[in-house]
Amino acid sequence: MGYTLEDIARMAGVSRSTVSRVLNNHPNVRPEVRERVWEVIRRVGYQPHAAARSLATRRSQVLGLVIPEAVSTLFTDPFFPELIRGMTDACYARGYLLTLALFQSPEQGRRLLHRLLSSHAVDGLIVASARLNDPLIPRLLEDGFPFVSIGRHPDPRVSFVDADNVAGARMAVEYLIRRGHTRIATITGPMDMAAAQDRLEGYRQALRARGLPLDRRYIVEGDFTQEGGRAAMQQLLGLQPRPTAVFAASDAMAMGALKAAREAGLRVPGEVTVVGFDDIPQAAYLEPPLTTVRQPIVRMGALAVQLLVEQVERGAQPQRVVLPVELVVRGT
Amino acid sequence: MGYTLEDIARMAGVSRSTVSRVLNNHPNVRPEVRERVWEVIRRVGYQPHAAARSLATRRSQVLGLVIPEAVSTLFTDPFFPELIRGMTDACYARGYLLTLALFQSPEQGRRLLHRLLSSHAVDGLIVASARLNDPLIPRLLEDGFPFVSIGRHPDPRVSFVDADNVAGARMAVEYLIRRGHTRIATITGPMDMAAAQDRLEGYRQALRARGLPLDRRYIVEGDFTQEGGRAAMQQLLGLQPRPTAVFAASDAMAMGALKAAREAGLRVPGEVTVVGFDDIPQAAYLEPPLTTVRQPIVRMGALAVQLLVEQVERGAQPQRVVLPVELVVRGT
DNA sequence: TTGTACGCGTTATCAT
DNA sequence: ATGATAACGCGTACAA
Repeated sequence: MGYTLEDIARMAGVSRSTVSRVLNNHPNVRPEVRERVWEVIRRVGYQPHAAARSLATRRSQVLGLVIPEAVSTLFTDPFFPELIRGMTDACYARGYLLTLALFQSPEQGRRLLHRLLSSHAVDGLIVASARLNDPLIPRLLEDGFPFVSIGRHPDPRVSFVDADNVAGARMAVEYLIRRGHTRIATITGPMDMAAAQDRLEGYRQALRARGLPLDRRYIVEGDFTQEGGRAAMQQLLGLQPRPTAVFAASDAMAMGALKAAREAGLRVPGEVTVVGFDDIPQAAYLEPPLTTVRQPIVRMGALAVQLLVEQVERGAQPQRVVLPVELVVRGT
Repeated sequence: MGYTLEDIARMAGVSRSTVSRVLNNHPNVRPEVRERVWEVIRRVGYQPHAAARSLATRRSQVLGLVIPEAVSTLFTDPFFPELIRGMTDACYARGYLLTLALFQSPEQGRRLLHRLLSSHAVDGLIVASARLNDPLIPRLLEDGFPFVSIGRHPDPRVSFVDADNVAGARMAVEYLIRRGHTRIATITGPMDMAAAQDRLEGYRQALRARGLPLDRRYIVEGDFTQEGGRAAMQQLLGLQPRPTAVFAASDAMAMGALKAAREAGLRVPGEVTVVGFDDIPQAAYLEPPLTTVRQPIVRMGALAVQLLVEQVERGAQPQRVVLPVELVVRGT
């Protein structure tokens, strides 16, 4: 059941150490010997025992993906599937594995994280916790444990990769302004999330840049869900004067807003226009197809892994990366 | 940096072995000693080094989730997020971790699996490969490597957990029959998937049971996607006589079918009725809300883990579990 | 009931 | 350039 270094050594007529050197690309091995060893390794399909190697190197070659459950139920779009795809590919390319750390309660989270960290099961973590005040971050910081956040975090010591939410929102709202709208409302996400804050900021910037007034009543907080978007839209439709366009900070909320508008008997996009954020698959299939903002999710995942590995292997300093987004203009 | 068994032993005034025995619930330890040791363990938050333990026990305490990429892009519904949630909880409760094995090409899959298995990185696999003829299954069988399939597989040696797709489809179609429909068509999934076959079988059973004729033209193959459902529906709408109801084997296809019906100027559910399968979140928000079939996804994930662990730890025989589904009656 | 000693498969240090 | 040999931290016969 499985060859060991010793087996390979014997078959190649060398010592264990030499095989190990070959495996780890150490310089001091005669080329012909190196080749002979590789030959055997390939022939028998030898793979080093992960645990043994891990015990000796004090590295598990495993990264962990932390997702507080509240987050994952929030997104009905393929955010996590795509993020994970970007991450796994990047992991495998660097010889790492990716393990999951999902939890629904903070308490379960504490226990799991403690176990993960102090059993040396992972070399680093990627934290996909949208809440800015998640206690997890300060804790990891204090432990000095390597991690990268998906989504920005104010503390300068944390590495993160984020989409340019501010610019994306600005683009969306500027698009509405170009189309002649002046009474533009927004439905935000929960304001303890960085993405929600930033998308609101982009909305503000766009209005300010074009010299449009900022009406506080036109800013309604949603929760990134369809139902939340619907409720927020109902509130907006009750205002005088009624906004002619709405920037919803997520496509799910945009869908809810569309529904509310239709329920109120309004033509879309005739009497009111809605744009979203995320570019979920259904966005293109709505009536009318939704104009929205697309983030490079796969790249974000891959980049997070890259930053984390640099941190783990070379003790790299914290890095903050913001990736550009793209306005997808459709029917609305 | 982390305590070792030796440290705990010294602090508790016993030997390494005793601490180990306490940790692993071995019987022969005096209660008072046991308590004293636990005391120390709790106080310092000791966790055994995963790699060291793994090396000694020849068990990694890690399970792998295998997802050929083609599958994960197929589902825009939260199938995988929910499945994963069920799995992780079940894993943690049993002291396991869950690691991901995603790949896009069969070649990448082969390499990854080889690495995973022969490095002893995982004790078992959960295979979420929908294709019946996936070469992965025979290979694992041949290697005698423990695994459980999500979705049934014909080989009697494979353990699986599946939703009762046949019954679900039958319920959906019987519902249409009860509503008075006699010309009922179906849009199937790709026929190399068990779920697609089974849902078609359920459709057939329902018609047969009610003595309705089986018109081959009323069976059109889709691909589980919205676009595929739309194309299939267009084909169905060209038939004479036109079906008055359609059972789509997935909600995504049902959405496409609804779209095609509307594009053809048909009233839904007036002139044509559509029911789906999966109960994706949008199903409830469609106009009209979609009648569909719901599977216990979280339970399936948890059960898969349970079966796998029994197989890994106690060499349990292959088990085949089919979970009941539920008809969700809505507007259509 | 408790402790000693060896083995798990690898890396790394030190001779040669 | 190569080969012994000592860790790495834990489980477990075996001895006491």
